[in-house]
Amino acid sequence: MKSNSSRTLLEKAGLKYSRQREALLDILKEQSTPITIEQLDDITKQNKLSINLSTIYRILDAFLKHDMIEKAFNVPSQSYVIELKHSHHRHFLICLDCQKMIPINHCPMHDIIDQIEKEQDFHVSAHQLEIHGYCSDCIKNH
Amino acid sequence: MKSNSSRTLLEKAGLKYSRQREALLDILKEQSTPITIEQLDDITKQNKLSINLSTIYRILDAFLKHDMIEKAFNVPSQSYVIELKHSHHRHFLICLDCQKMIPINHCPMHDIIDQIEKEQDFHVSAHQLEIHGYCSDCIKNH
DNA sequence: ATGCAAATGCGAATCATTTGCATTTTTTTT
DNA sequence: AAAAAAAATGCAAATGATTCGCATTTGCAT
Repeated sequence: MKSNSSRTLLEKAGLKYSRQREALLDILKEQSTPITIEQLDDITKQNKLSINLSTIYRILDAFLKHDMIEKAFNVPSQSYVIELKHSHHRHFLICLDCQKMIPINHCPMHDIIDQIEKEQDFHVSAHQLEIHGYCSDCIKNH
Repeated sequence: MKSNSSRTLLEKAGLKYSRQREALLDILKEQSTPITIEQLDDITKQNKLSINLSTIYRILDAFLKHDMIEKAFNVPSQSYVIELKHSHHRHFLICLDCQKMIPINHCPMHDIIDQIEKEQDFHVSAHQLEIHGYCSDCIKNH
């Protein structure tokens, strides 16, 4: 069952259980694209879970430290846009008009990173890629 | 001479001249890597240019709108990290330890973007790429 | 030089995020 | 299973980056 596996996830990550942590984790699991804190807060309110905003921040910090989520990328005036860490990480095409996020099936960076590590004396541990433009729906409105 | 060409740059971009705009533009030209608002503010203070912080924000917004600078990428708790728009845009390797930014000579995204535009129905107008890891100096300290 | 539109400086407002502390919940000990 | 200890939460206030309103100043055309 759902709640049980969130408990397990917390345990595996070395975090203690709490109603609030479980609830946030459950919500994060349902998302197909990254989500802002504001959206997260809205969802908890809709679900009448009532989790204090500072608690949300604190829990997400804990999730970050324990590698359960990652900051997907940054949006102006909001530094938290997060998603559960997926086994294979993803990148998104982001529509400048409707803000829709379309995942790219396959991360194109591996070869590039191999090459960089060879050429430059630098050890790559992560990367962030965003591609901005206009989705098929929004191209029409121009 | 320097001040003259900043005037020209402003004109070309369709922006009026002002002492403050010229000064900021001159400072931006000197940078080899992107710079935060805070750094920019510090430099103006050191140079005794005294430009009000809100004015700096307003000028940078204007520069952004007129395509003279671009947000290089985002740093937690600071949404402005900017650089002059270069004819060829650049990406950086960013050291997680010392924060050093090492430019990548050549943007590896062109082919990838061509492919994405073909495969997905999406018109790409920009992209952002950051690569994080440890530079040669900092690898040693581990 | 004069007048006007646009830009700046200043202080106050706003908004996301963080912090201190009292209270509650979870875990440990007995 | 109750009591004690540890950790997490809620709340309200603090902080820090960014924005805004408005009075003043500046750049520029006449």
